Amino acid sequence: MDGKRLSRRAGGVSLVEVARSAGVSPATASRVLAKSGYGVSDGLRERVLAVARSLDYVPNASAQSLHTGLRAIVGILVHDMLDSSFAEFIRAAEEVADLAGWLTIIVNARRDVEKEMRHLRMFRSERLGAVVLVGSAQDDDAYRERLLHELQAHVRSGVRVVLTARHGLPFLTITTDNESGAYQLVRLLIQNGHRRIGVVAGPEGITATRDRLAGAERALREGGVQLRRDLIVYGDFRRDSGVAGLCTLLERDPQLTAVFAMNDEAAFGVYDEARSRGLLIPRDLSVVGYNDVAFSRDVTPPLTTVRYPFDELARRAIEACVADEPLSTDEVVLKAELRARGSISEPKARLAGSTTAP
Amino acid sequence: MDGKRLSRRAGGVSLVEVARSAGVSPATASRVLAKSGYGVSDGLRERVLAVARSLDYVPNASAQSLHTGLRAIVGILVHDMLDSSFAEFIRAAEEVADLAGWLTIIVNARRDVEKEMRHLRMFRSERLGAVVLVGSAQDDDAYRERLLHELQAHVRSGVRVVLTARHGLPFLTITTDNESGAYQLVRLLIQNGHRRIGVVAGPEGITATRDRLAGAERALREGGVQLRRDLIVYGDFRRDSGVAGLCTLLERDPQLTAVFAMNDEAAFGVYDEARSRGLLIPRDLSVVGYNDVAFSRDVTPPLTTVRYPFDELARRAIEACVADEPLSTDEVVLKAELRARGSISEPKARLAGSTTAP
DNA sequence: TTGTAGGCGTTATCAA
DNA sequence: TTGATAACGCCTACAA
Repeated sequence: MDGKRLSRRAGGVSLVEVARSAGVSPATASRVLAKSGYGVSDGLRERVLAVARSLDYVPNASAQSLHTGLRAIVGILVHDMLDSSFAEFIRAAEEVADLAGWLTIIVNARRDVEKEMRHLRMFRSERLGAVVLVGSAQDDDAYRERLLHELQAHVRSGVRVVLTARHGLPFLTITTDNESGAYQLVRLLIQNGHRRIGVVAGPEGITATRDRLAGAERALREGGVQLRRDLIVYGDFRRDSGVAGLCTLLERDPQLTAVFAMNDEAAFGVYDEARSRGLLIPRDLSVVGYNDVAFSRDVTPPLTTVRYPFDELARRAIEACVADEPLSTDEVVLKAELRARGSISEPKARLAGSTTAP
Repeated sequence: MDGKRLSRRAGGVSLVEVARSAGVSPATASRVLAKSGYGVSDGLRERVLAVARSLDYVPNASAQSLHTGLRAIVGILVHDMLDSSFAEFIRAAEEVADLAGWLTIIVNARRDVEKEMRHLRMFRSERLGAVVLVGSAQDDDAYRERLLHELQAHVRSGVRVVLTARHGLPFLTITTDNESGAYQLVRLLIQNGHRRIGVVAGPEGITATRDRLAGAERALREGGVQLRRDLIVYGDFRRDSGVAGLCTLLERDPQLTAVFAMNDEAAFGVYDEARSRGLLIPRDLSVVGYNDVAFSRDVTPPLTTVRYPFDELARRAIEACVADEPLSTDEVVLKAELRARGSISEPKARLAGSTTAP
């Protein structure tokens, strides 16, 4: 909230000036320029339009919105932009919004609760018509309470609120089945005979991490494998978490045969670290990721992962924002689809110390 | 421009209501709430603040901006969002803007000139304080003329305009040296002994494509190689252009030994198509890309490319937008840095027809 | 069909 | 220090 020296008395031609130039009243000019000219004679309409064009008149949206109340703008609050997949979300979101004549404002909370709250108040101040929260939810009651309070204020002012992560709050929530996605991946590993499976998890304390962990645990349990807490390494969804994660995991269990990375980028880090240790994927190490980013098909071997439908999520969320009907507070859960590729094979006993590059 | 049934008479508590509740005049309330309360007695200030808090008052930014003139919002007009690299730009842009207390509005023109113009007028209508054009410029005089006209209207209203591609227009332009980047890549190919080099170019008629082509041509000329027009295939910067591009190129010259793809994603397409033809990179085909996206290190072999500093571009552009000094109309050219990796080797004679998959 | 007048929420000016 | 009052640019009853 700054905007210090923004040239005062700037901005373009006003409606009054157009009206004056055209020799009509502001009301008439408004009628012509706002709606498609209801109740104005052809002659005057033409004259006003001509003048407006020649003066390059553009209506002042702020002034308009003083009447309208809420603006046709959806505020997108991203919990953390570091994952490249958010781009997919934004692109789709902007597209749907634009189709409906809405604008999109995007802000990044960088996992900072205070900043998140500040942004939400700013959205309220801007009288945005809708708010979408993107990305993982903090699994924390105090936080949930504050968020609930703030979002209720939005709803009271008529703002439409959509969540795309399980916050456990009474607003329309569109999400994907993280539990099932993780379950499918780990089950596949188990079906291939893996028993010593490490997990490069996301940040501790967010619902996505917790849900995927739950899915992994279910698959392990079904396979008669005990979940080993020491084989879970928490990270930040960045590529480097995968690098560091694999190091830690191999320290804790040199006989590890598979790694479940909770996002593709971390999986790429695992690939990298495996390569530099001379471990061949999938022969020496099976790896699965999560999200199915475009590039997961381009690594060698192509990464087995689960499709996280960012684009559909975005489409649905924005469609809900710009729709006419009132919002429900349902939870819509999109399916998590397995993308089986080449990064899994059956485990082989590995000689400790066989770290020569191929 | 729609926003049909946005709940009229919505939005929160107004300043007048706060004032009334606190038993002061709107003027006093404004003094307390707007600035940090200059010229108001402590007692009143406390009272107003308390009431504002309890009523959860949030100022109406539209009403404020009716006075301010321009808003502390930078409009980012992306020429085409398909390239994943725009995400890098947006992230950095949002970060710098946020630091300065500005918001960012992002729209996508999808290479549609009309849409671009509509968006720019919308920006003007929103009284945005700054506009940044991101992505390639159409190399077309009629277009340039329209854009010039529109952007001049912005400047006249005090809006700050920054371009991040060579439009050849008198506004601050921050760009990277496409000519030199392409030159370095192709020179490297030539130094490795390549003579039959295909180009998977970007869209015809944008300056980035033209400049990179010029750089490639210079390197070829220096190497005593004639540029063959039939070895240039125009694409759309998508992965598929690389797939289709390699097919076409090999049709036109089965003895091709190297490909210069004008962005990394297209290069990944080339990788894919090469793989399915049983061509091993770099043994059978050398490949270079452009941009240095994060994943270019993760493909096998790692891609030789040129760093396109999207983040620095964004930082510089937004810093210029939120700065205090008036803008120059300079052209700032960032260096293009070669990232030599493993996707180049010396050419080997290839048997025509050895297209069995491995 | 056209114009006048009032209001939207805020800030700035000018008196008190 | 405080409070009327007049903008800001637009829209919309209501009146002509």
